[in-house]
Amino acid sequence: MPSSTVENYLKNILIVSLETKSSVVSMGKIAQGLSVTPGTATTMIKNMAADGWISYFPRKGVRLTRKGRKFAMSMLRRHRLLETFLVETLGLDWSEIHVEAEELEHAISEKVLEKLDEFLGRPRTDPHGHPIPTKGGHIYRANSKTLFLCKTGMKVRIDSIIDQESDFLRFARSKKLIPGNEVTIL
Amino acid sequence: MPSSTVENYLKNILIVSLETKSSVVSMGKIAQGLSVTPGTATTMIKNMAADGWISYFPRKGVRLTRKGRKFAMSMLRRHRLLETFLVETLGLDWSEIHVEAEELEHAISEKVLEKLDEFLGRPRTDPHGHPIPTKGGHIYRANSKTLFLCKTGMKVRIDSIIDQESDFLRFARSKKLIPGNEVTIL
DNA sequence: ATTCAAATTTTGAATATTCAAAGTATATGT
DNA sequence: ACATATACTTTGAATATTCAAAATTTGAAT
Repeated sequence: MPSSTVENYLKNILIVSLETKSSVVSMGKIAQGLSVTPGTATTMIKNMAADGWISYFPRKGVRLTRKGRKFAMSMLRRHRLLETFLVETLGLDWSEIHVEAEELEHAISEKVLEKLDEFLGRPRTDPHGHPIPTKGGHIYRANSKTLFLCKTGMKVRIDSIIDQESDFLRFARSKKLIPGNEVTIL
Repeated sequence: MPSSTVENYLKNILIVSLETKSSVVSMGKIAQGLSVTPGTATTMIKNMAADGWISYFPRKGVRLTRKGRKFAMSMLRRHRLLETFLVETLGLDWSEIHVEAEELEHAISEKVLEKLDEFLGRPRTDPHGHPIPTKGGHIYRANSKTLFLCKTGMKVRIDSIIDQESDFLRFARSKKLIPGNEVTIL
């Protein structure tokens, strides 16, 4: 089993790789995503490559192996199910769940996670609108555009919100920018 | 904030000290309770004393300071509320919740814990019958006897079960030895 | 008093993770 | 082609936690 540091690296590599739609993730992005110095990321990545979680291409970046991708998916599943639980069941604020789930995702076992999934009624997406990977590691790929690609005057439906920063999420909600809602670009 | 290793030491010291009704806990008991070698416990205890969690009396043992006791109580509260949640809400088996709660108790924040407490209806005791410390760090002291002090023929009510070992708990439940039930000593 | 066993402490070493700072490679603009 | 900025890697050192094995202290029994 990986340490929770390794779990964090795996999850972040997967997320960046989904966001950029590129299987190779640069060292810079990894260091930035985990808030460590570049040297730290390099050291860590080498250990992870030695343990078979990723393939490491010096000065190019990193790609998840099958084993690494499977585990990273399970981390994402944990994270998103926990976020759903924190909002739906405990009534925490949308803007504060990310940080809480980041901690809990390392501590929850497969057994408890399954019970939680059942209790929540096997939700498809989390409160941000992101798809929750299945137990088997599959993920529903939304074919949505980024806001950057939308033109003024277009009428669009919000699929999901990528930025997890509390202040931004609070702002977004106050403006009714919530997954599912329709808006017009100004 | 203490590391989760320190959290474990604190919780164990408190539990032993409640069980033995003695505020000083020996190094041997600590090493045993945490499954580390005696040398490891000594090293760790010295660091903890330097950080003000405990008072350390060489070759005598250790006593929680006010600060240490307060934190240890909060750990016990986390543990017991989580056990309650795992049984009541998720329907996990009585015998498997201890291990799960041991992990989750380090990851759950005060904020989430409060919401959980509210969601559960502010329970007084956990599924084993042990009292759940209040937010303020108070604990309801049961004036119950250990089985060892009960005589043959006595009719008694089970208040709580101390042994947390899965196999034993499964056995106990199969014989209807559950907190609240009345039994006669044979 | 002396010896012995049990409990405790010390010592030296290993692991995983991190950083700062210095060095090296790559890509870009002129 | 060359200088420079950016990205990446290496190095050396620090932290927290752990162990095994050796040394010491204590208390009990003779």
